[in-house]
Amino acid sequence: MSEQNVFDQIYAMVKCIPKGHICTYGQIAAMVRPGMPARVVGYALNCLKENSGVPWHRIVNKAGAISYAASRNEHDSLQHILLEKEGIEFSINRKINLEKYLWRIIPE
DNA sequence: GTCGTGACTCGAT
DNA sequence: AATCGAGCCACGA
Repeated sequence: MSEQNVFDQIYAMVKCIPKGHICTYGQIAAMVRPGMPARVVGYALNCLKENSGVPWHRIVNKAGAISYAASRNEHDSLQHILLEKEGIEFSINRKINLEKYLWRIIPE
């Protein structure tokens, strides 16, 4: 277990996100490894399979909006639906209240 | 061993 | 206010 691939670490982090909460790319990237750009997280999720058991839909950008994945072929609405099923509400502009749903891994 | 790409983020215009 | 460009690291071929 020592040095798993960064991808595996990211997947583990996403799996740790409790239901009803969300996380941002930069947040996870910083937790997996400081200094790591959020792009790596997005790239990891891009290679992720929907049956991998990773709640990728709980990952949103820092703006609190859903990243539009051209590779996913307009499946952006899918993430929106999944998040709503989790109990997360969207603003009128399709944005989420990060302060309300953003999952903080570091408890105070 | 080298090159290119990527579901991001930030700053400036 | 919204939009554009550039840059960070990691993986694949």
